[in-house]
Amino acid sequence: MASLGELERAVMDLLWAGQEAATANTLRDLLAQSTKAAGGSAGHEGKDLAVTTVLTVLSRLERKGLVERERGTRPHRYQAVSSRADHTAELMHEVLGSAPDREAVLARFIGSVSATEAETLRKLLDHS
Amino acid sequence: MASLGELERAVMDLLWAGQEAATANTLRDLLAQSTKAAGGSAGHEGKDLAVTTVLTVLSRLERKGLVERERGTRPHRYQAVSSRADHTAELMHEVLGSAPDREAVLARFIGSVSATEAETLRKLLDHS
DNA sequence: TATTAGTTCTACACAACGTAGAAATCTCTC
DNA sequence: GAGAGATTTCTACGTTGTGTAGAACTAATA
Repeated sequence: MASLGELERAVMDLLWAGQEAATANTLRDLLAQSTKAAGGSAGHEGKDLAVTTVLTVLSRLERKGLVERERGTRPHRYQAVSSRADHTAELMHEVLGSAPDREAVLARFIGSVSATEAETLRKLLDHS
Repeated sequence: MASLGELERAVMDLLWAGQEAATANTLRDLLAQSTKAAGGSAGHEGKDLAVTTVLTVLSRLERKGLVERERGTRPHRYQAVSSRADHTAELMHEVLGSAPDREAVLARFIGSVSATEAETLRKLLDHS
């Protein structure tokens, strides 16, 4: 239940970036623009997708519980259920999972964290 | 490059559990036994797989860089490249990834950690 | 060198994902 | 209220990853 496809991720990134709920059309446009200017070969190149494609993806994301839609208004409006940070943190917990060696995993995890980030973590732990 | 299939995971679990390198036949036997006694519906039920099936899976795991094989000996012997803890920690880093909001993610992550685990983390951080 | 254990090749079914046309539905305007 | 256009749902196809294993090939041994 973890990983997303490339297009699914691109859509989620847009939903996470914008604060407002977006329509399929808006998203299609944004997808077309994204990384179109700079020739950067990053992720989903700015293809011109059909709206139905975007809608299909949105439905799948809804089924997965990542996206929520307002069915009331006519152009349905979509938004992410939780913030990217929340979602990612959840994923991390999922990966950490119910391993029989959670502590060992955490040890390795902490071990390969930058010094500044370790500092951040220390501060965060003080608050709990 | 992250998630494993059910059978792939079952094989990795066996490789991670045993300290010695194992042959495909051994693994097939272990897979047959695993969760066969208790009627537990956990993961891959103890089916009797063909050895070729196990070999295919092992090849794929090798291609993914998770498994290493000694080609010298005739029944090739397989072993995990890194420990389960290492692998899981790596996965966590992968999930955390190069998000533009690493700190926010870490904050959420820490926020939803049990008290005892938070304590563990504090200790781990002191050593770095 | 024939037999046999072990490995590689090839293949098929099934699910997830990218992609989109066709068909159904809604809304607005005349 | 009927037609036109926008929007959504249904259906579908190609690709890739995974579970599964037979067929063909290779190596070791009697």
